[in-house]
Amino acid sequence: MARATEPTGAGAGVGARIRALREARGLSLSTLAAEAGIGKGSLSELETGRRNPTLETLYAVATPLGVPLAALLDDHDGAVVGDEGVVATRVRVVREPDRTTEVYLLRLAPGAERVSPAHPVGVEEQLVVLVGSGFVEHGDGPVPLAPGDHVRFAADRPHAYRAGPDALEAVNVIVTPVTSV
Amino acid sequence: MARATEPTGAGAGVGARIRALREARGLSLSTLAAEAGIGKGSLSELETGRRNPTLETLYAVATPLGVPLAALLDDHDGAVVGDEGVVATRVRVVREPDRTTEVYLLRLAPGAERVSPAHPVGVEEQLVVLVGSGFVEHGDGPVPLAPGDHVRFAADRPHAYRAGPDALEAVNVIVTPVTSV
DNA sequence: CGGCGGCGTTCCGTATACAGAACACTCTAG
DNA sequence: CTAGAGTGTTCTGTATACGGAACGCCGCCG
Repeated sequence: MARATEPTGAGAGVGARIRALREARGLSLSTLAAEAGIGKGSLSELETGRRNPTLETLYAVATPLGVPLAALLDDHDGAVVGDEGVVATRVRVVREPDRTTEVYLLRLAPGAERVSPAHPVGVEEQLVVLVGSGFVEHGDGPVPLAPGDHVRFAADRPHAYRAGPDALEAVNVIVTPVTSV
Repeated sequence: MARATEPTGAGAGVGARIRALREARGLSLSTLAAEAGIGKGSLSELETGRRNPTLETLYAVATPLGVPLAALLDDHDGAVVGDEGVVATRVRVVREPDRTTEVYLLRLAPGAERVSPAHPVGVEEQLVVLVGSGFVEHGDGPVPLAPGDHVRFAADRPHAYRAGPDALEAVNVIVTPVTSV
């Protein structure tokens, strides 16, 4: 367990995010602490990453900031996937009787590749490229990707995303019929 | 502050979610605790809502479950924007020298409408519909929207999204050249 | 029947997150 | 220059989250 006096890995990121949000709103540490109903000392140490906050504390802080708690975590690991240099954050899942829709934020380091085995029949993927360049492969040879591009394809075959010389970032929407898990 | 022996409001939901995920994977409490590297007593009390877990503990549990921490949090509001029945959560912002790319998760209540004034010239929007139906208007008359649909248009004219009889949920990607804000 | 290995819960002592007080520092006013 | 009100930090005692050790309960096997 990390010592209280040195920044906790996870806590550090959260703390920085809170401080950024607070300052963006022009709030002082004392006022935010008061609005959140927590001690200002607690908030100070929380922001500087010297605390490992409680769920209750996190909610207390997120509320007056007007953001969902998830925004503070901004996970980015969520650790859904982690081949070398690949981070996929699941941003949203919608379960309906006849299908499940998932939204991922996909980030590939320069040259990194994310290979997916074939999904069940009927699964469809869409990709909107945010930053960088690369290729997507889904059977008919590699398709080049540039910022702003949109690709849609059936994912019931093996497919892969590959980043170019720059990091590639994209939104990935996956629609799975029926339902699993 | 809540007593340790009675379920915490927030903690209760998280605990239930963890238990559900664990059982869905057929894991025993002891094994999950071991994989997470936490005491099984801690996990037990966490799942039954009798603990107010620490960020570190939450991460420890989320990781072997293979879900992002945000998935444990039921949160899902975010409310960055809110005309009547409209919620837009900004999920990601990428600032580059020559453009800014923003990703929103858009949710419109049944019949609700989100009207945007014209953005600066060169701004482009894309929409991927996750759930529900509706219309997008961007000059050339209303375009119908169905789950899985993708629309791209120049946003330098006034435009609007309107939900049909069901709630409409979509990913909205906005690319703004130069840089603003 | 007793023993054994699994389960989840409750109990314990220790480490630590908490609220609040005391503190150092920077401004502005008088 | 001093007083005051603001900032964010560090300190202190108490409540509690933590890991780990009982504990009770079940199903299996000898």
